[in-house]
Amino acid sequence: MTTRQSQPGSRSKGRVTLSDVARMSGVSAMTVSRALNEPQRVSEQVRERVEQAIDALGYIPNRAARSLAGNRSHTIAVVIPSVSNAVFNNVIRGIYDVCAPAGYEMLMGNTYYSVQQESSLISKFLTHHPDGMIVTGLDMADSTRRQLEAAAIPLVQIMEVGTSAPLDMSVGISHSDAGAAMARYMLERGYKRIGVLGAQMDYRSQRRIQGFIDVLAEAGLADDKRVLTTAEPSTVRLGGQLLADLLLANPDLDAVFCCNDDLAYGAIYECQRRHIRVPQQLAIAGFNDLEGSACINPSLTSIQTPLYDIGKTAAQMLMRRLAGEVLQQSVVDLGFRLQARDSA
Amino acid sequence: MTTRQSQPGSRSKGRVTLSDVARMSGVSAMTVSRALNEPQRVSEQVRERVEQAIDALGYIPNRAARSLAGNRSHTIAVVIPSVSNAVFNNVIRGIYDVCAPAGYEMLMGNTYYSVQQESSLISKFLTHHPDGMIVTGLDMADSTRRQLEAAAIPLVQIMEVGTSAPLDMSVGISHSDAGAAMARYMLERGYKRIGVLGAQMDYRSQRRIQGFIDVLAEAGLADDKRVLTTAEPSTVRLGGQLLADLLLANPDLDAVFCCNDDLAYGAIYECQRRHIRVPQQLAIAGFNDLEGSACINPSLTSIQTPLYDIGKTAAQMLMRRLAGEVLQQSVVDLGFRLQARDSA
DNA sequence: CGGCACCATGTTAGCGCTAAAATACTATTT
DNA sequence: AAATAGTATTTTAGCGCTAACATGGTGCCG
Repeated sequence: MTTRQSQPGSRSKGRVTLSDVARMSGVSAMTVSRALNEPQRVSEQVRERVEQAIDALGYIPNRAARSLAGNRSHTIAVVIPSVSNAVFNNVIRGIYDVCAPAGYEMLMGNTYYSVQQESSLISKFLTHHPDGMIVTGLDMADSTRRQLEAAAIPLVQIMEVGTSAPLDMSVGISHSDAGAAMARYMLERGYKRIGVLGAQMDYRSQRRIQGFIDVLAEAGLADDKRVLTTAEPSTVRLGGQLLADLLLANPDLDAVFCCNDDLAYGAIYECQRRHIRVPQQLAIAGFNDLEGSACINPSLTSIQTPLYDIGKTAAQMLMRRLAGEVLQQSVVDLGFRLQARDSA
Repeated sequence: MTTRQSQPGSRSKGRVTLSDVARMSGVSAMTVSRALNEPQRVSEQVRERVEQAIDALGYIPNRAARSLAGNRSHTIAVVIPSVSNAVFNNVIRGIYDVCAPAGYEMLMGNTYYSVQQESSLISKFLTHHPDGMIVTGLDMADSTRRQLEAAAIPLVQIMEVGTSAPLDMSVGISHSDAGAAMARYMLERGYKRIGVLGAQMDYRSQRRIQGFIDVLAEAGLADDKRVLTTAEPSTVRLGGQLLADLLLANPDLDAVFCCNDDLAYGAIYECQRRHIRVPQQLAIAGFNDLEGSACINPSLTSIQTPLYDIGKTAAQMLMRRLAGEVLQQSVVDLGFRLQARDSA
């Protein structure tokens, strides 16, 4: 049980540095640096000797030193509500697929749907001096807004567009339009007594539901008693519970819009337990179209959002800006698709 | 559309630094540094003046400079297969809840269940010179093993224990014991023709299945034809498909063990579509006991693993080692619990 | 064959911070 | 009042790397 450490928090010594590699390969430190970062700018033979020395010494570059000297961190900070939300996995993959090949690292953090957590996370991230940043949503604390403005780095706000102007750039969809589309679909199908379930009521869920309700209101079918929301995190269990509560107050419902698919799964399970036939007795729809939504019985009608493309586009915009380009379109709406299935 | 950048990749100037704060508050840079990192070591009045100056100037510390000067990154690297796997969310929360209060940042990355990806990810992470590292699983490439040994930082290998000695420390459960426990449970319940479904066959899934099969073999009930595995990623859809394939070759099955809950969901859905009653005609069990497993119909029998505690314990061991402590117990088995429900 | 362009490489200086040593200042003791 | 111990603060020196400039060598033109 050795201590496996060489004096943390003291002046190092003993660690292999660029100069060690330089000495071993008989060139200057600067040349080794170039061999690593711009290999095309050094001769073939030097590159080989440097590579051999790196292997022989087990050299590991020090990013802190690189960032400090280069005044550039090669890092993109990504702020999302929660990695445990399957929705963001695809977004993250999209970002990753652009950032990694471009030599950028991703610094990722969760706000857990809290504005305070978002603020402190962004403050923390700014100490890394990221070269760019991707943040979920258009709403944020004023102090955070000011910090981001002061940081003066390219910023993309993702997931939604349209509610207000972004601080810098934005990519997403209109959640109120998506909610409205689902409402119109349900009206077309002839549903009259339509309920709404919401949890984890972040701004985007609120807008989905608002868009949905506005359309119902136009048709004269809105009813506050049929809307049940909670700030609790969305879970499958909660979906069942909320549906039970909603049916207690409104036994005559013929359709329910759930503001995300997890709630919808719970609602479907609850119907199964109560022997309520979906969609014949009660139609159910979700939002996000997760992987399992096509498999559940009955398969779930949902709104498919271009998650991967949101991430990819956001990262691409960042990369272009980091390359010095000036973008004419700073707001990109990628649209959505209503995926009609058996449940509604 | 301003460029929002002050010459990236050139010598900075213009950014607010410690010395700016020092000048404004009339003390030396070192005192400001202490006011930030060891506030109890500076006088009350100095601390206040420094805080005012920081606010006034909008000073943001530079972590790269801190890491370089302090020879310590205040960062823990965490290597997991996939954030999109719900299993790891709880582990991550456990790690976070220990690291954040202790002032450590988490650097998180996915291997996507590939040894090569793991190798390159760990190499990349080592350039950050993390103060400690948490890696999933006991198996890794030899080159990676050597790199980690050379890095000489505290390391915890999580999720499984028992198959081999850890490089440094480990926390987890025995997956073969858990598989065996499930097999014994099924035998007790009188099932005779038991099938096995596996996907995303990482080492831990393999061990679960091996443990399961070994017990069946002891009872003389093992049959290779009843085991169906694939390297494809686990999805709900895949669970249904695999069950369909398995039933085609073995129409007489009376129980199926799925190596994770997602597959089990898909299997249950498939049974619903085929009007196979679970568990009367076919019993189904999963592994991990995800949130939805208690809600699905019928509720899913599964193995509950102490995910949060694995993360928490791993991080605590790391913190203690970083504080210079020598741990006598470097391998911790946190055990599991068979959660019996309606599906088996 | 001198002059110029172009490339590969080297030199110098410094990024923003903190460890360690040095110094000033304040009790407390003798 | 001098010696001692302790605390608060400053000074010095670099952490490992790269931007910017300097240099030396090569080929190519008129």
